[in-house]
Amino acid sequence: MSKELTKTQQRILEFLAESKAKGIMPTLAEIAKKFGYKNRSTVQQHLQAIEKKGYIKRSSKLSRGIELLLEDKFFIPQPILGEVAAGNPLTIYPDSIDTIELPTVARMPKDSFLLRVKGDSLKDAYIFSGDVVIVNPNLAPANGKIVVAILDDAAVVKRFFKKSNSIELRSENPEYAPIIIKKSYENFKVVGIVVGIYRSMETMAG
Amino acid sequence: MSKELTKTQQRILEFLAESKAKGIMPTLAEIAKKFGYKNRSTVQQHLQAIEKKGYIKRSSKLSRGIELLLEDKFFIPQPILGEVAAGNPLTIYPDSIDTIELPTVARMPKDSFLLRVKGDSLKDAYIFSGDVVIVNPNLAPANGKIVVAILDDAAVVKRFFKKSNSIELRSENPEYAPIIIKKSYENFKVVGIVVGIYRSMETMAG
DNA sequence: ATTTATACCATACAAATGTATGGTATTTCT
DNA sequence: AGAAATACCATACATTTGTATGGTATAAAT
Repeated sequence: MSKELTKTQQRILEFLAESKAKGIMPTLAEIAKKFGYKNRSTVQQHLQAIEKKGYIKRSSKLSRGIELLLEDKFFIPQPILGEVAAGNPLTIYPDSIDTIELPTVARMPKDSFLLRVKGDSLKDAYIFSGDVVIVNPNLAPANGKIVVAILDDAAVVKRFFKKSNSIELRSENPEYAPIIIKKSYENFKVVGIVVGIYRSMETMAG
Repeated sequence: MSKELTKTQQRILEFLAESKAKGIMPTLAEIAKKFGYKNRSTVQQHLQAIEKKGYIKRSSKLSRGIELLLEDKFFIPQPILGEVAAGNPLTIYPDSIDTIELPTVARMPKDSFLLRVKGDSLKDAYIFSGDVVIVNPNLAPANGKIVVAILDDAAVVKRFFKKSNSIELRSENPEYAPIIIKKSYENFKVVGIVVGIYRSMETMAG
């Protein structure tokens, strides 16, 4: 018996990984429904095969009790909603443009999303081109926080400063001039604040 | 009805957060067992109260279907196993020395652990003092990879290079001289390789 | 003083869940 | 050609699960 998964087994395993990303493992019935099986026995047999090959571990009689082993290979692809410029505005794409394999360590606060940063205007804040920022749309912007904002249908990531009659978005890098938005200006909206950054080393030189 | 949780409700909610960190939400029966209740109705009533106050959401009839709302307030503290020097060796402490509040459920790739980096010898590799590196002990070191190694009971994080008769650990920062370990030397061990870095913005200036 | 919220208990029930057994058809390996 | 693995199906069973109803006792609020 090899350790190679069949295509069906792979598809099921992928579904398990997706489910894990969502935070709840499926029951046999849910897996069956997903793949159109008419009963749970079929799923049971597939799971037994996958377990035999060492990819998952099941706890007897425990509902939703499938554990993923070899998790290194199962980093969960998370959609990146767009690219965001640290220097000059870039478009946020309506659909995801890419996925990143985010280790479960850096899973995101509820409703948060990922953006990949382009440009180096925040390099003095230790954020670099290629880094993925985790953006929480539920937090209010405070002075000095790094925020993602939409300005004229494009997006920027900058430090946020509220003035009496305007809002100022500054880069750390002095080459980029601060953006000043008057309070009356309507095509401006703070999308969320950057709560963390993640960088995978896999893609880096080495 | 206030939004304040009673002590019992708080304890249950904490248990839910812990369970989520472990990756599997409990059933009513499991909660009952944990708290010594003799039936599930008691748990059901507590959960209804907690839900009414807006802390969780339950999906009707879905097993293990409790969702945590307001997750920002339930960041799970993860132990940091030690500090690791990018410049000069620092001790890895046997117990965790600190915790980091990772966003939401902070499950790590299997067997991986976190280390907080001190020192700036890797700043040209964009790793800074205070960053948390995710270390995977199951991957083999390859040339150029950033690894965590134990050298004479202390730990360093450096770039790894294998030579014919020695191993070289280099910093990006030229101020720090490379460390050269002869193959015969015994007090040296590569602990794992750095697969990612995570940085929380919460603790930064702003 | 009376209502309300809290914190448990017992019992009951339909549906869901994991498991087991036995079957058919096709593909792959030897 | 025969054996083994794969990919499904049907049916059955004991437990588990979420839910519902009704009860007791105590503390807090009005």
